[in-house]
Amino acid sequence: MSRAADHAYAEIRSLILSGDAPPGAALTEEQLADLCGVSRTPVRDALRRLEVELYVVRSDSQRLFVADWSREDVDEMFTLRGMLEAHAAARAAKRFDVGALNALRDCNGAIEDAVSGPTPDIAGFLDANRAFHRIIVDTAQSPRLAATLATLVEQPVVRRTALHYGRDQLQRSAREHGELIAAFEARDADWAHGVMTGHIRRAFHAFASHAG
Amino acid sequence: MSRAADHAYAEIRSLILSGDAPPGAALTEEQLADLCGVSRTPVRDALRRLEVELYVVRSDSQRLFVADWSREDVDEMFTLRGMLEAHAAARAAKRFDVGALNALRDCNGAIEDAVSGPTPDIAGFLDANRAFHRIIVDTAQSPRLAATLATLVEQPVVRRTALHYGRDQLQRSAREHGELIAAFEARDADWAHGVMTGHIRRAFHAFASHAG
DNA sequence: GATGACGATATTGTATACAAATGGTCCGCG
DNA sequence: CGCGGACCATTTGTATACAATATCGTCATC
Repeated sequence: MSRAADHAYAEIRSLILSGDAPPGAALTEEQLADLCGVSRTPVRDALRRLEVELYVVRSDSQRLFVADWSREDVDEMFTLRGMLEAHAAARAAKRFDVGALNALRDCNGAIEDAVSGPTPDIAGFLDANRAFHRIIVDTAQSPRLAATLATLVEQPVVRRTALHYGRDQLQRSAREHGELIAAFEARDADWAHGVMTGHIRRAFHAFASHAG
Repeated sequence: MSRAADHAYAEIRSLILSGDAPPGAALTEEQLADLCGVSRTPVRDALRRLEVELYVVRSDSQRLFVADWSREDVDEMFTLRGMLEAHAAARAAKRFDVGALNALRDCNGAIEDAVSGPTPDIAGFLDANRAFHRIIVDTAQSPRLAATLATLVEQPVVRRTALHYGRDQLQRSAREHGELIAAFEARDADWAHGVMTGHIRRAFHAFASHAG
């Protein structure tokens, strides 16, 4: 699964993320194959990956649709993500070294820069935020945990959450990141666990209050 | 993905579970296609599913091997499974109705039958045990949680764990199931959470002491 | 004798053609 | 006018052929 399948994967994924294929939209293999300029075979592979990551869902009989998240589903997602990411933070707290901590500080610097200007740079925030959380998960040194979290952190949801953030929410997020760093510096697993739990739960309520 | 792909999936899966394809063994699509009497296409689909469920792993460049679990990996697996399944038990405790509770009691009856004879019926134990845990996860009514747990509960590990159980371990397991039922009857989420956590952790140590 | 390059071989990736199954529509019947 | 069944279109499933790529063995050279 290399060139063609990867290309198809990226293409379809961005189709979904950009909203050109809205939630609930039907996806047919042939149409996507035409769009990507490859045959159905690599498209099928790409769709299977996207299905695992829950970007798309299979209907009653094998027809594919862009995933749509119910309120309950998003709730579950944040709950599970909160549990697992807090666990990751606790594990990571006992494993951080100087280099990783500096990388984390750099990330949060980038986040603060992105949210401090008069017009927040959402794309920059999202990039730096993703990098920040990734460092923590990597530092937790648990491939299984990383793989599980990857299927839980739906980027479309993260994106929609951030898009609805106001400046105060964005800055609050940056402050929580700062507190996480403090917990890591102190190598305090419980502290890191608690802060991360709150961080995710607050994000959930920010999302829920705007998505109704 | 119906007949052929499902057949290939079942065939390859049982090949792995039976041990005919031992951990680390290389799997080639063509050889499996011959074995199953289908073409490579459905075999590829089946392998992708098995890969998601971590029965097989892809090497550096796309070659497939029967999964082998390091001690750390099994440790992580049980840890995550413990967290999530305890969460599922807590959720389920607030949702159990009479019918589901009776189904659970039936399952545990079957488990007790399987372990009470002079020679324990391991296959029967495994079947009933799987059904028991499935009822709980279903009752938790969280599709996302169910999907996540499914990738975490490696049946080969559960199987190897049970195979190493002595009669006392099997009966202990049945007793813990009984206590879970009591917690569900009381609709006590915390109780269920605690019992389930202990149940999984004990299973982990039983596994580790025999495999370590 | 060790090491590196080259080529034969095995394995996966892709495209296409065809089969099966699903869904929708239209016509006939009650 | 409502309902049911059969037909047709669309979509997914499967097989096969071919292309690209990686692995491994061999041979030459240092």
